[in-house]
Amino acid sequence: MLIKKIVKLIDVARAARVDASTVSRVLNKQAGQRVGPETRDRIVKAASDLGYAPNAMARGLRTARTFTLGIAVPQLDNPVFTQMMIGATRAAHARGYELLITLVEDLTVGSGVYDRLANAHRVDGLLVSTLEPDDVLRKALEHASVPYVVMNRKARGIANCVALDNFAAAKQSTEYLVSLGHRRIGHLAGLLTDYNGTRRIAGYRAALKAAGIAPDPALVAEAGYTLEGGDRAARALLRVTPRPTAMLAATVLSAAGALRALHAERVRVPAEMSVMSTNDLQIADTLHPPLTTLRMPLLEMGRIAADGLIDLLESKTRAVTDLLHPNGVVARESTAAPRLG
Amino acid sequence: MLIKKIVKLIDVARAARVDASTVSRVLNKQAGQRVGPETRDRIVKAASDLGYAPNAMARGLRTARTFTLGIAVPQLDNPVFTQMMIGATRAAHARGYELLITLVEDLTVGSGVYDRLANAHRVDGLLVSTLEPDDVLRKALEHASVPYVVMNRKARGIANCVALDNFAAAKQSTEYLVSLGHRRIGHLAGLLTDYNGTRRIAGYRAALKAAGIAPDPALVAEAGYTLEGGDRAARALLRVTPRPTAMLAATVLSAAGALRALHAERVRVPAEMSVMSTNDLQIADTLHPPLTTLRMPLLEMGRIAADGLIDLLESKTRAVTDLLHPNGVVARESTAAPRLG
DNA sequence: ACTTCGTGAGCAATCGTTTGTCCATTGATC
DNA sequence: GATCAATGGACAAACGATTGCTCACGAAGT
Repeated sequence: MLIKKIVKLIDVARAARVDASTVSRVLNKQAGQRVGPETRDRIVKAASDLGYAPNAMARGLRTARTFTLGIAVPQLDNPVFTQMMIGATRAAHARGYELLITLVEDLTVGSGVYDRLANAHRVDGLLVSTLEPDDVLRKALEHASVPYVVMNRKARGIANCVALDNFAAAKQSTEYLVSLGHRRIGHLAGLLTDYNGTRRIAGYRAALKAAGIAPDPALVAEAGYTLEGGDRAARALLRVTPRPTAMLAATVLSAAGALRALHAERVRVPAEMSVMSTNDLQIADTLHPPLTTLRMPLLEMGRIAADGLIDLLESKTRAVTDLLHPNGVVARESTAAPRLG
Repeated sequence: MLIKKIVKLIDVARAARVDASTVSRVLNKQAGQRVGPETRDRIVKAASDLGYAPNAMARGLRTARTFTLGIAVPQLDNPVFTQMMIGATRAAHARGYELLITLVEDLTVGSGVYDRLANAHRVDGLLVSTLEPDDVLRKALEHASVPYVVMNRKARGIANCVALDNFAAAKQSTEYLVSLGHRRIGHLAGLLTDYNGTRRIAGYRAALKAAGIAPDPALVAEAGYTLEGGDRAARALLRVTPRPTAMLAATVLSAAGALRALHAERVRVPAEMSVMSTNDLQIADTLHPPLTTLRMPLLEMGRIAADGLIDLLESKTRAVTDLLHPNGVVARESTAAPRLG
């Protein structure tokens, strides 16, 4: 394996016959440049000829800035998180930052996970989207030595949060089902008590009320965000009488579980049961029938969180807080008008 | 946002009333320690009392080791890559390394992508799994200033590669279909010319020959690794006469595309057509019918690549090269014996 | 003609660790 | 009792870049 010789600032300085400090000033294009144009050209040329790349460690030590963001996610095999990561990665790279990834798989670890990056001066800031309850997260982050932005929820006691408007999401989804003619609409809720779950339930109820439909508590079943949870919750809803004619899932994976249960129970979709869910992920196209979804700005959330964090770091803003709106229903084949009578 | 005061080595040294160098030696548990036990205890206690964490930048500058690995992947919304990433992340964290992620989405950029991390002394090594052709990749990496390991293929001219044994994978899958009684087996190939694609085709042919079946070139259709590709290729195979009774896909996504095409063409699965694919990803359970797959050690590949790279960095080995074997067929409901007659 | 000012560029300190070298103390050896 | 070795720990020099300060020089003002 051929190892290339690393070019240092001093090498460039020698080649341009100037002091290293001058090279530094030129390459960093500082405000008060105070460097002659011909000297500048000589330096720029030397740097590019030699292929100079500044040593991030040395620079980081001196400036206490790493141009690296930490991103903590609980799962990598869940497209919801990877979409956010894609958005965050693109935004970070576009602004010259790198992304250090940390999997927070074990919630019992709690704190320490964030410190490892932050207190070691490895990252300038943290992007956090994990599964801990608000208070645990707050406690874990209160010892962080860097700014952070929490993604995918509004956490109490945490200033910088970028979340999806799941109230609007559930409301618009429910409205869509109502517009197709459905009156008994089941909800495969995520978690009954967390931020996103409660917002969704509220949105679902609001849409029902607006349509003059009395919400039936029996039609809300907790499914979590897994295939098995969706399967179980869908079976529970099938046993409710009168049986609902449509189901609204919190996420694609639980909707897939519901579809599996419906196939197993020989309930035809969409003839006998319409199914739709939040989050327009690729998997929606692979399901049978292809799943109607509400498109949510997941990439955008990652992008905004990363951009906001960088703004925070560069003192371009004091706080990052955003609630992102749904991008409309993507009608596929899993929804239809309910069968008459 | 409360910002915690950062504790430095010198703070620990003062608290323990010793020199910073002594603290450093104690905390790094060097071979020739030469530090008295009571001094050692005092230092260890002071460090933990103060919550000392070494500054990664300073350490990196001094030692020219960052304890960070770069990982380059082309997509984050493809479970094949995220599985590898999960394995790599776990292995790296277990050995005290961090992972810096880079999305290589634009292949035309070519080189420069790797240099950004390596030449800037940001990473000690690179884990690479991108979509460039071998020669482009080799060219891009030949200027890398750090060791690297290529994942998911054997690239010509690159010493350190960890790949899956796709010859064995296709062979075992085909054997499984043959064992169910199939004689006309279509292959939704990935790419006809790349490493994995050619290995698969060879394995498929080998299994057919071993079963005394003459390979029919018309039964091999290039599908790539996408939903649409699988859809198109499956439709092509349906037009072949005599029609195959089974299809073997290179990956789950193209198999999903095939299932979609088969539903659209009202071909019953598995009654009229068996479908199976390589890579046992969660999506297999969401398809209808649930997809029979061959389990491949994707996590393991990430783990082995990361562990191998770290071994390389720590001079525990001279080369990393591995070919990982399939972990058996996961029979679900998309395969069955062919219809008689 | 002499001071003053501005400009361009070099000098040197610094960021927090690590690590080679050196010094002091102690105990052991003859 | 003097020499010597071994031990424990401090000193100081790096690592490569950034940045406040100084300085030399020439032009401009009195």
